[in-house]
Amino acid sequence: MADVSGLTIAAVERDTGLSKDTLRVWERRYGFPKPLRDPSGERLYAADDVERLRLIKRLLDQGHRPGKVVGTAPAELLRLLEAHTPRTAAALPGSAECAALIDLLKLHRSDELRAMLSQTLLKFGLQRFVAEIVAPLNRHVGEAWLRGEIAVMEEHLYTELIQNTLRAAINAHAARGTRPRVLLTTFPDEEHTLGLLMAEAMLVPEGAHCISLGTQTPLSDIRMAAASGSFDIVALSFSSAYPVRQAVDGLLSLRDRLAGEVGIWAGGAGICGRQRSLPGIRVIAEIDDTLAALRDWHNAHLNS
Amino acid sequence: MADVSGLTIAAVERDTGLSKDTLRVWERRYGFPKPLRDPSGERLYAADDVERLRLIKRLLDQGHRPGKVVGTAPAELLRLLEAHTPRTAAALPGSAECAALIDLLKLHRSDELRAMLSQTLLKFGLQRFVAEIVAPLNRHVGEAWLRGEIAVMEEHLYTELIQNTLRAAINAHAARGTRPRVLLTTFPDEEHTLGLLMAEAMLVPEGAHCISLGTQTPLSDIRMAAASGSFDIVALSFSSAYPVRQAVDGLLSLRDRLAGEVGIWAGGAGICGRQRSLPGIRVIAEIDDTLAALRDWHNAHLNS
DNA sequence: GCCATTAGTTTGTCCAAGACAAAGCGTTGA
DNA sequence: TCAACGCTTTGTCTTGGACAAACTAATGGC
Repeated sequence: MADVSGLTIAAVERDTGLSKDTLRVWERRYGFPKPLRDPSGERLYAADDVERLRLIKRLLDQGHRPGKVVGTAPAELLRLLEAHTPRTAAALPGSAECAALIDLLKLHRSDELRAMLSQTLLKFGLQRFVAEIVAPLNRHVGEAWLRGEIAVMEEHLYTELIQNTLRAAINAHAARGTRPRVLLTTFPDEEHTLGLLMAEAMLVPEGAHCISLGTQTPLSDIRMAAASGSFDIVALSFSSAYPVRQAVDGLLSLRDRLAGEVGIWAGGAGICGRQRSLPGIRVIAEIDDTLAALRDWHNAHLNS
Repeated sequence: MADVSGLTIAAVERDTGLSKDTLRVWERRYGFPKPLRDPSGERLYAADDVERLRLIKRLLDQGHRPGKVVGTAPAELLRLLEAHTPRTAAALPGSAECAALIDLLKLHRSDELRAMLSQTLLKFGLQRFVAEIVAPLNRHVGEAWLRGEIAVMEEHLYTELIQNTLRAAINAHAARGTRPRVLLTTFPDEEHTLGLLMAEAMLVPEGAHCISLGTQTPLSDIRMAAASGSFDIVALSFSSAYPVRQAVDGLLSLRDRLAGEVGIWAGGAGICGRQRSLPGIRVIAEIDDTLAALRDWHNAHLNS
């Protein structure tokens, strides 16, 4: 069955994180992507092209320059990706569990998957579960998805089951009145919720008092919430799909409008390595760093 | 303190949720907002205008039309917001708990709110908790939000806490190999997850074997998932914000492409009352009807 | 009286090409 | 080693026109 209809430019923006303006200017400058047009002249992107755009996005995030990679054939792109990721499939503590979980996911054995997640959580404890199981799993699933080894259904199922597991664990805690008070959320257009839940799962066992607003809170509401709730820290999460520029702008603007004694933490693949351009903001490069950041906060507030 | 610098159009988009295109076309058509320009001709929006835009956005969400409210003075806008009529508060079972929960929400007592949700869940049982507490609460929160009585933060917090509670309850069940096998998800552009969780929470205690893909699964992937997983039922949820036309089209298209023995259930405010135009699809008008639908399915499959 | 069509209006998104600022890169000089 | 400079790349903003999708209002059965 030939899929006659392609994706609109808005859909591609949503799926790749590349702005409409960027997509149009790339077409003009580099000749790619060159979408078909519908009867009224609007762009229709082929699924293959979107796939390739995702590869390109990946390379840009790794530091490649658009002029070099937009317009390069997919095979070469893959080679570049491989070249840059001498990822150690090393024997990390939970890599056996990881592999087993991925296998279950690909077989759609959702019952066993859920059971094994719960079991692994009990075995490792919440924090190590997040750092040593969920974080690597996220990476694996994300990469497998880029390589087309994982279907949409599997990716959705994965997110859903992890979410159930983490939320159940978080909900079981009942910290009260402890410090610091942490407000967790994401900016608008950032709908990935897993990073947020992972952060919360790292913080809650330490006695931090977390209040999560879920995803997509407008900037002004974040400001209002932070001010009204006497929070010590506002924590934001950014996935790799989130436009870096937008993230940095938003964070600086938030830093500007928020009282100085309120800390701002920013984490996730979409913001990692940007500490330089974010004065007054604590960038959390890896999920483990959450604990380091928390320790720093405690050290800085021993007297109070 | 004269604020020389205004907000860029990108910042306003982030803060208000109105797209750059929309902001420019409003300026052209209605003469508002009329931002200053920086030396290179780029728009700089005044803080007051952004505030007014946020008011306008609220009114649009209530159903007002742009032509009527963009260009109207702030005082008049506030009057319109006030004028929005409050609904009746009927005395249903569990309404005492509802009121108490709403009060806690407005006070931002998130700890107590979570505790009371867990407690109420235990008292009522999962199914009655969903039907008699969560469903009315949803309605109340939704209406209060339209009236401006509830801040964005409170609405987000509410969704987040309910989600934690429901997912913890769902995750605690461990049904295996039972029937029917139900696939739950929503169409793309439908990001409301609560309806889906409520349905799952109604079904799981009955021994139904639920697999949820979360929100926003493309139609073709729903079809593939349904076919590959030997499901008995595909359940879709539609919030009131979802365009009816799109829902009906999508459902009929899905019905067309799916094997006849696979049932399709459609529920939520966005689709209720449309049974007539949806042959071959079970429309679930109220959350309680989920159980009736399940009973019907069992009756029709006694022999197998 | 109640739906279903149809026609008319409103409204958001898309397009084009040009312009330019911000960021990256490379060179020079202290 | 690092600061300052110019050159190149790259993403965002601009304008005005166009049009499809959504909404409203009017019309025509049953």
